[in-house]
Amino acid sequence: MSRKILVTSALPYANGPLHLGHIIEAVQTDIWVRFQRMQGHDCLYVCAEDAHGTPIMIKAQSEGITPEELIARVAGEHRASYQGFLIGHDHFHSTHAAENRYFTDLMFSRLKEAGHITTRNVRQPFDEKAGIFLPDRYVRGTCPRCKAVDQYGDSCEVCGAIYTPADLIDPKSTVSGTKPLWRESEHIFFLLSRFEQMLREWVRSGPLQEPVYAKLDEWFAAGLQDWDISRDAPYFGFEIPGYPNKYFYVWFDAPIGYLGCLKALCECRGLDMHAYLTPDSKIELHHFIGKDISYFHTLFWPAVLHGSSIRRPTAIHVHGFLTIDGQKMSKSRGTFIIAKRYLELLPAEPLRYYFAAKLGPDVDDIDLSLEDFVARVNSDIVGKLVNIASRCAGFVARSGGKLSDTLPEPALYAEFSASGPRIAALYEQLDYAQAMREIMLLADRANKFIDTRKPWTLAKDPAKTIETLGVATQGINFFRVLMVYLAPVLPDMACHAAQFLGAPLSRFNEVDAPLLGSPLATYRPLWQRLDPNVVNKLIASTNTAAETTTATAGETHVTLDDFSKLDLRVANVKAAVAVDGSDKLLKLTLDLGGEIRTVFSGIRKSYTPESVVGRNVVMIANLAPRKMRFGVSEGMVLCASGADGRVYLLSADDGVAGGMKIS
RNA sequence: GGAAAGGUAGCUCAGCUGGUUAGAGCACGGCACUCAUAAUGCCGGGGUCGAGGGUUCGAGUCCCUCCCUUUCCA
Repeated sequence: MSRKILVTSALPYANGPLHLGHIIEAVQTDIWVRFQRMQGHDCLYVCAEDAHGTPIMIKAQSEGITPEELIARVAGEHRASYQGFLIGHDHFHSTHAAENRYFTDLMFSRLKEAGHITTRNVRQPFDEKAGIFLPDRYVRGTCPRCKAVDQYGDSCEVCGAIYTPADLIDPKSTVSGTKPLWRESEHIFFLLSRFEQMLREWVRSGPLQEPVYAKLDEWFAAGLQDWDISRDAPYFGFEIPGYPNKYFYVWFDAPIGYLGCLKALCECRGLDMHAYLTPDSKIELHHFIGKDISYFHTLFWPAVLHGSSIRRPTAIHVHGFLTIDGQKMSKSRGTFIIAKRYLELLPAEPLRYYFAAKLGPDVDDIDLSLEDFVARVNSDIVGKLVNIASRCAGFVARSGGKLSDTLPEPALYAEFSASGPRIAALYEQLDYAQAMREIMLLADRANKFIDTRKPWTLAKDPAKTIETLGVATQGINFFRVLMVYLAPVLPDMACHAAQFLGAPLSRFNEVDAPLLGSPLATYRPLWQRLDPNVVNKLIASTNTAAETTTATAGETHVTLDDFSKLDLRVANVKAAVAVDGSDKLLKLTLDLGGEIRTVFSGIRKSYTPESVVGRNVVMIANLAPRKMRFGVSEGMVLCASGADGRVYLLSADDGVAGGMKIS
């Protein structure tokens, strides 16, 4: 039976570029949406810019532009990044839009009518120089507990203490640097505690993963507090009707942006919006979010919806954070990878596949290990999957270019197509990692089948041309089945594969019957291997890329101070040996004017051990030592790298000696 | 401070309600094959399952303590 589904992923905040953390969520959502469509369901996917709030106002100010200009520019960047990663939103809107104002006003007035709104005075830090009230994170000072300096106004990163800006010693506004004053003003509150029973009943319908549910339970136990949903002018957002100079807090109208976007989409396509929103709607509503914002989506959001007589979500799907090589994304560590930068270097689909191979139904963090990324994608997609088509296509072409009319082993084909429902179930429950594992297991079986049948031997016997074609046809059909199963993850590749096969790859049930008797297009390579040298640039280059986004103007510069952090030295290569167990590494013994260092360097493809001994090279002497499988590398030798994958050692003019400092 | 998740082969991860010699992929070693983007197939080495206690006939799997990593706290 066909389902109707509305899907969202979290709204990206419009004050900075998308990074791979945003992308993994979008990919998780997009795969699910494409999968649903391949099951024949009616599935809409909406998202929007989260455009309001103090950070946007301040950032716009610092750039000397209006908030509207800022969010328009950032929205353009976000759209481009999403498109680059093949995220197929049906509509991408903004919370700063008429449709969102409509819902925000509507829902607030309904909440108010129903008596779910109250007002109360609040004391808040106020920056007199800038003329604005300050969010907690815009006040910094010394932690009252551990005395660590320069901590945020809500918690201490050093000792973990939780407090308010009022507790800080020597507080300062990060906007003007002045000491904040304390001012009282009237705020508007949503009476969340009235919804506890409703929420308890709602979670019984199973909209949450177990750990998220447990967290919610914890919040119940602590007691639900009223939620402050207003901010004083000046504030970039929607003014609250009937409360001059009061604005809706950004977190009030942000989730409403899901509905605003739906409204815009429905108007554009002539769809019945109310069918999606009535309290008894049979249409499913699924939100995909990161675990950091589960609070807003599991407590406030269903409560606000219910209080406004709008349907509640069917499910909230929470994922963990993305780490890079086991570390959290951090600008200073160079692991903050921006979506745009990734796309400059690499195609989207390898990462989509890698994310799929690691995404499960739980809230665990997901690690992007660059080395594993290259190995996994190259061996799974090229070595196993593409190889099936690649090794069979030639036999078909040499036998007339048409598939045979029967399969030599129909029962084996039936096993492949019978895997569809199980793999579909895994997609449905968001266990993509398991789905990828099952698909690759099938790819292994397909390669084994070809190996067993040895079409290259059959092809030598003119009497067995039909048998040869049969084996190749069966191989091509295995490829087709696998490609259908992977189409939600690799839509572009599926598109090219469909051209090759001369048959669509758009529904899971297309593989119920094999493809027989039809012509194949000329085989063209469907995928390019990842080059580890390029992948490594993701990290090497992001330092500067990240800087540009924090800098106001967007120019890439480092200060002399930044540069002087590097201890660059001339080093004389005393000895070099190829590392056993690696095809890339040379183990170098370097002399820095008396000090001997061991460095593992990935230059073996371009240099033999003999050719580097005696050379003077450039090294970073204060690079953090890195433990490798073969020993500890105590620095790095600098090379230029060409597009051909070769690397070129740098050397100095005659007269230099090991240990000389380079500046 | 409170809470949650994780810590299993060199790397990335599976291991359901406790049960035979702890698995996969990649990497590594050997062999085979040559259709295929040096791809594929077969065989093999490699883990005291974070540490220490406990429950049990039996624990990676349950309980306690500790250590490490990550995250959340309106």
